[in-house]
Amino acid sequence: MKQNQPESLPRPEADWVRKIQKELLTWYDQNRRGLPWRENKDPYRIWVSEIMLQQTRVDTVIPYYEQFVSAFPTVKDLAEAPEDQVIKAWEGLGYYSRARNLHAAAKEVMEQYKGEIPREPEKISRLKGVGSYTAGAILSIAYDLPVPAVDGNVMRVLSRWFAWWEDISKAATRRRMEAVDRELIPAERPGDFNQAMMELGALICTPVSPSCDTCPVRELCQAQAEGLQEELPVKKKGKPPVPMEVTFGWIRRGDQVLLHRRPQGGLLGGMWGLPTIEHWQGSLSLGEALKTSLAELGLKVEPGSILGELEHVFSHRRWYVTVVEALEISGEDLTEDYRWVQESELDNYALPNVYRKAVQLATERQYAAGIQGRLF
DNA sequence: GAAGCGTGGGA
DNA sequence: TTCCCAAGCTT
Repeated sequence: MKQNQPESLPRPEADWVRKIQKELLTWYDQNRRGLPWRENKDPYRIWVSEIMLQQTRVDTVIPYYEQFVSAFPTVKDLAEAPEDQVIKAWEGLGYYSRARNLHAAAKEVMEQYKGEIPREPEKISRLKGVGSYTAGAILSIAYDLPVPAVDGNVMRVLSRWFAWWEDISKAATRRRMEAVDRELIPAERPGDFNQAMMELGALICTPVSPSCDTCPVRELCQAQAEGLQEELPVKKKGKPPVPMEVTFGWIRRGDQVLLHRRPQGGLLGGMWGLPTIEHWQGSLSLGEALKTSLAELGLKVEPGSILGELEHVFSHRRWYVTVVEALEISGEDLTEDYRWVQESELDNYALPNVYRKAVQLATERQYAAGIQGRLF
């Protein structure tokens, strides 16, 4: 069934383009979802929604969005907020560099652009966390500028409309699709047209079992005409997450617990969590690893019982976590990225979900009767 | 160009 | 259970 990739880009005819524009906008006017970021065209709100929606489902985003714009109603409020507060508002949403970049970009908008999100593609794209898609989305939706906003939905739709066999997981494919998409955008309603493309992808032209029966542009779709809608788009499969064994320390000093801030840049970079030791399966015993690791900090602990186990899957990593209880025996002043925290204060920290799960597990079981597994 | 970066939901 | 995601960006 596979076909050869066309060497050249699709060249839609003017008549075809007019039909697509008309049918798609008419359908959008009647079927658009009433989403909270569609209540007005405040560029700041559009911006926040687009960052949150990166690789994240609409249903997941909605409550975060409502709470975020309530806590930070304007770009000025966001820029002036402490970073801890911004990250806390992002807790559980994932891809936390998005929050850091958004915060930094808000500061830049205040300092460089007097609080107004720039209308120039070159300037808005320079903001941290704003790439090609997000720049196009903000400019077209908030400012009605005729620029492409090509996300996964749009690539899927275009791939089917033109029976395009290029791998949409490649960056080069997205750039080519932007070039074609640019020719489809109507001068009068660029923002609505871009949203209509995405809405079609979300509601009708879905990844599996697309609803071609009710598609407003099925007569204009080459994949539908050839029965190829289930074959397209072509997308290279990703690698499965690499399994890792990990130990979390639930280390107590009185009614305090030791937290650790993870190093910037990597997995959960800059986020607080329980002291964490990653090791390949079978490389070290849990207690030895924990004790050795903390000893390097000048902290002596006596490992106790295993409080429990949990599994957590990231995009590229699978953690098999063992939560180990330990009591501090003696310690000196720790570095800045370690902090003793009252158990009752843990809720004030922005903990990624994997650590939130571990804290819940530990607090439930630390007083449970019986030693499940003595380490020494 | 490819890899790294979270999470929860549905098939 | 396992897989594939869902309105991508950065390095």
